[in-house]
Amino acid sequence: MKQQTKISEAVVRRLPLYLQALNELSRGEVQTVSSQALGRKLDLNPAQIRKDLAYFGEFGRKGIGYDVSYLISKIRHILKLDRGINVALVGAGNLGQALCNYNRYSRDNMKIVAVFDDHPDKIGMHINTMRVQPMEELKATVEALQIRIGIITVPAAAAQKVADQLADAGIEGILNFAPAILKVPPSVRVHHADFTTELLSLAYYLEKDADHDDDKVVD
Amino acid sequence: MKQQTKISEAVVRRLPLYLQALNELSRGEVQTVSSQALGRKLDLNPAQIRKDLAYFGEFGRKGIGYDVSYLISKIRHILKLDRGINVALVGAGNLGQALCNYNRYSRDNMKIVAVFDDHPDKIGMHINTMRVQPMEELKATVEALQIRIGIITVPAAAAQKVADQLADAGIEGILNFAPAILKVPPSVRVHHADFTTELLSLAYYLEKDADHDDDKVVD
DNA sequence: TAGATTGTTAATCGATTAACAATC
DNA sequence: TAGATTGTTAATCGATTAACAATC
Repeated sequence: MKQQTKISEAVVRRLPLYLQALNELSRGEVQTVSSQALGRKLDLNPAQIRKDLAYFGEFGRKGIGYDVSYLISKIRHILKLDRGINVALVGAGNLGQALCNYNRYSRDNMKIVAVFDDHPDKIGMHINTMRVQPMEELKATVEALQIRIGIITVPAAAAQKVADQLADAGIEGILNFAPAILKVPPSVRVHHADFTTELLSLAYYLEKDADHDDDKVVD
Repeated sequence: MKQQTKISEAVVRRLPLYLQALNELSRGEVQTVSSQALGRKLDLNPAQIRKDLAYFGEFGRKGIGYDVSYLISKIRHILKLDRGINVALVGAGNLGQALCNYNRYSRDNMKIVAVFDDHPDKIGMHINTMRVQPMEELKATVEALQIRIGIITVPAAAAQKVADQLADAGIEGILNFAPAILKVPPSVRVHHADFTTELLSLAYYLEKDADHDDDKVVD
């Protein structure tokens, strides 16, 4: 067991990717996978995959590769997904509702168990089996349900206030969908999930001219 | 004008961030901003900001800083957002509908102008003013509306097929929300927007024990 | 003029990839 | 045994940060 060396964020962010690919292989009844095969699947360098995994232990067998189920269980453990993790979502708008319904995370032991909103129109509404609660109930609910992660899907202008409230309620991590940089105490980790960044940067790579027929102009 | 040197992805991905912060400053009637002030706002090193911008030209004034409106117009130009860019969305589920409604991009000259789905239940449905169209109409609509970017919000299992169809229709960029690695021709650029990665990696940084009272156990 | 801040070069830091002995 | 593949060290590559002359 190493764990001493501080693991870089880049490595940690690849772990869920590995998990994803491995889950797929597992569903396909694949027993064993090499770093090369996994790399092909994920468009990643095999040496990088081996190195990433080696930070956490010796999970493979020389000449053979990695046992799929075993590696899944190891990565789940590393990501602390071997216990269920409860999540609260703040902001019951379109995006928030979509995330609540979209429950792909539950397979990975993460579950949105409470939804909050400030707006009277939203409070009391039902999403799945959850009742949208007012922000005043945040702290008590976080404590009662042992919620550890918060998702922010409110407009940018409200995001900082919500982050403060989540931090105050004792949340340990925030996934922020609002296009805003949040200031939080060091005990709280923030991950950014604002896809407008990805969408706008995509535009950079478009061909120069809006008109496709750049190099074959006729008239 | 440089542009010769290939700009790294990391740089390009920061441009929308700059744009975001600058737009905010602009709304606050701020005329001028220094790399230091911008860095504080975005939690970025000022030298990095200056270097990033310098790849594209000399936009600042020594001793003064950057003119906010001027820099906005420059970055918008670099990102090719000075012309409108039409976007198609495929997958009219919860997430897809949310993205259609959430029209924050239109401010940045990007607009979802068509929605597609394969499922009979969805086809013909209305989201905003858009009618959900069957996939058979994809190619014709992409050409008619000069759509250049596609957003994928279908389940992972269907994502590759949709990517193939988008590529075939002549799309230049894809924003993929499905947890799947897409294989596309080199003419198409794919950006990944699967937030489950961000959510799961957040778990890694939680305190070891699910029980908060780690260091103050009583019973 | 003095203070501030850019654009840019050089120094540092970190991450990715190649290579290979160990071994299944 | 021969072939495959790991774990790990060394080499490479690239990105970030520091420093500073130029100049508003």
